[in-house]
Amino acid sequence: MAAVADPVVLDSRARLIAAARELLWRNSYATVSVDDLCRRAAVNKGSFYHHFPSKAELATVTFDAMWAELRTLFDSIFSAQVPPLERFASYGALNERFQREKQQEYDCVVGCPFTNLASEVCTQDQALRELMVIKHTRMCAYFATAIRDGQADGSIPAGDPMVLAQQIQAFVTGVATQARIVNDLTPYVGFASAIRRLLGVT
Amino acid sequence: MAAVADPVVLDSRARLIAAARELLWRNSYATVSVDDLCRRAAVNKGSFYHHFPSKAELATVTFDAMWAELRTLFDSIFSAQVPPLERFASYGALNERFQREKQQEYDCVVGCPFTNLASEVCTQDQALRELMVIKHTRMCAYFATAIRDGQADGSIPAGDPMVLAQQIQAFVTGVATQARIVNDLTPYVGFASAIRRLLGVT
DNA sequence: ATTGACCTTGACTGATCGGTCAAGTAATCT
DNA sequence: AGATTACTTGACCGATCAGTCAAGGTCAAT
Repeated sequence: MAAVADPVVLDSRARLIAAARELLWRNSYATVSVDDLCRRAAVNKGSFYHHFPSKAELATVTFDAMWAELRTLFDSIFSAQVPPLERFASYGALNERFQREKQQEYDCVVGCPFTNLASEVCTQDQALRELMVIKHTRMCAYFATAIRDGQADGSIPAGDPMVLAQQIQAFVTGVATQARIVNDLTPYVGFASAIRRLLGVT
Repeated sequence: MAAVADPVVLDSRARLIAAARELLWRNSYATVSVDDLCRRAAVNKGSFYHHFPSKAELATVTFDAMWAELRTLFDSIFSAQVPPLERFASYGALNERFQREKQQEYDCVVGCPFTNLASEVCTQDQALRELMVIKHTRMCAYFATAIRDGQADGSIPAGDPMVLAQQIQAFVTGVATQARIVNDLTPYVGFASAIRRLLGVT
């Protein structure tokens, strides 16, 4: 068991994950084929199925990795050290910046990859669907905590934190989806102030 | 040219459209095959391509028909006879009722079929994408008009009507998508009040 | 030097994809 | 009645799909 760094091993597996990230930004899950992924990763099909039992499993691993990266970002944005309303402000700014960066990178607005994948496969692949529900729940947890903190210090008016959190989540992903559909970032105009309004802050 | 009602013609074509509606509620565009549609409509493949030049064209016609039905509903809900805030209230109620009905009909939460299709095909099928953008724009027009009316009579505070309209659209479709993903209607809790908050109504 | 675990290769499978087509039937028009 | 148009039939096409597999290469440990 070569635990540490057989570079070849890590490489082709990692290349497949990287290919999945790239291709799943633009296209839908169904239209990205295993052959596409292999081609992009410069890996043979046999190797694909050596590393991953199925296309769905690669998607799972890829999205887990994406979430792991985002987590550290969110942990700092939603740090208890930061005033609650500021957390939402920088979260909103992060969203806008993220979409702008990806737009330059891929020449199209990508939206929220989690939401995109989830709404596509939720009726056919239960495992992938549950994975996406978990991400959704965890995102809401950041929101709900910040809302509770804001209600405690008086910066956010009363209201069920979980309900509010889900509404913000719905709005954020909704804006991302609209932006992807119209392939334009105008839905982000007034984004931060809309989040504040949803929170009941005047 | 038999303009009026050859029942057989109307039937198989109409059956295909009905089949498309049914199958596209639950599944994604890519996973519904032409064979599936033909099977469900009890029509042969040759007949399919007699009536429609492509799968995408059937989708186009189907969604046009859906929109035409919805339009009459929206025209009455957003009638200038109704106070602006009431329009949004009944629009919200319509959304909830709609999702509840479809959930019973299909044993799953279907979300917004326009948004589902749009986010799936927007990077691959330009014609379908533009069709969806048009629906999106038209929906926003209802909102913007109501907002302008509300600002005129003082029931809705100042703010760019088009921006507000797009935010409401994003929120409504976002909630629908979340509900579809978690296959549950809880995202609709507090729906109407969240819309009012987005409008800035306190 | 040999073993054995790990990884790669690329041809292969059977199913399914969107779409075509020639032939036949039914209804309409003149 | 005969011609024309509208529609249906079901076999068929090449491409592509997710996934398999036997064979061979690579490398660390022995």
